[in-house]
Amino acid sequence: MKDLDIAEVAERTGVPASTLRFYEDKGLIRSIGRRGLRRLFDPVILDQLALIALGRAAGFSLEEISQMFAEDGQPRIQRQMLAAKADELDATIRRLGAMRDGLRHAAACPETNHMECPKFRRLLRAATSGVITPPRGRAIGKTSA
Amino acid sequence: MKDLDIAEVAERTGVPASTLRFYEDKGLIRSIGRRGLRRLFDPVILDQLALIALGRAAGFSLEEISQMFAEDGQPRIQRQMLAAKADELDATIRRLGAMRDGLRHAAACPETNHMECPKFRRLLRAATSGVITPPRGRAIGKTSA
DNA sequence: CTGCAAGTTAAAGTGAACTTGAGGTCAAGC
DNA sequence: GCTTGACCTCAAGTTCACTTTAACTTGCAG
Repeated sequence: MKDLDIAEVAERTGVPASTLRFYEDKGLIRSIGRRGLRRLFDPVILDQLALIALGRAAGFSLEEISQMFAEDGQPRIQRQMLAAKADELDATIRRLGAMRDGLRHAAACPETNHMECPKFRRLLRAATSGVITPPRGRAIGKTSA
Repeated sequence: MKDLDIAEVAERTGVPASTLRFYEDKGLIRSIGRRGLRRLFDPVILDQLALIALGRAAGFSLEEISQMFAEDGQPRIQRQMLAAKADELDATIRRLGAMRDGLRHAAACPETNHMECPKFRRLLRAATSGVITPPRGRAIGKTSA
């Protein structure tokens, strides 16, 4: 496949050109050359950006993502860290599941004051166990196609 | 139960006093009075803060949380929106599950370049379907202790 | 009464992840 | 060969969720 112009990458991935430049600056991605001033990208960038989007959607910071998917061959520290990330995700998934159940129930429950509904309180307790300080920042989960 | 001083709320919930003031400013919580200058909180605040922490951990913004629960204290709004949030969470959970499987596999797979591993690519495809623009902000998932 | 730790406010600062803007370059089409 | 517009760089701005700081007030212990 032919090399891609930044606009083409942007169009195909939905990632704005400004973000692509920002990512390159941060070392998350690399352009493989220039035509004049203009960046050229290897088509592989499309997969890489999908991976980055996925990582972001999973709640990882750009810093973490760049450590997880460093293409400049960090050998083995990676596997251990990948497994740790997976465990972390597992915990997150469980809490999210509890939250979902709580919301689902709150949507269905006739009780006006959910705090007085024993089922809701039970779900809440289950969901909150282990939740102390959710890291600050913006929300995840709005992957609006 | 007796009304709570800000330090007591902070201690019992792990939420710093500065954050409690910030939340009150934003209208997420309310102090029920003052002793001199000092805020007094109803013990109900403990449950409310658990709910807020949960919402944050689930990836909702403070804005969203304040819409879901806590206009006048108790969680009660459109059941339809709660159900929608639950569906949203469900989608997030599925993607996170795929991500976790991908990481798990990457940690175990002997392939040096994961992009060339068919299994990884398959997991990636599954995980990325529907992922376009994760909302910006910091990472979730680090609910340490 | 005095001292002071623990509260108070308003405003500024932080960090992550981008976006926007000003001013510049250059390959291509006319 | 000149205009155009998509691209470039670099700096500054924005949003979210807080935290920090500076200056001030109070309840209570001694």
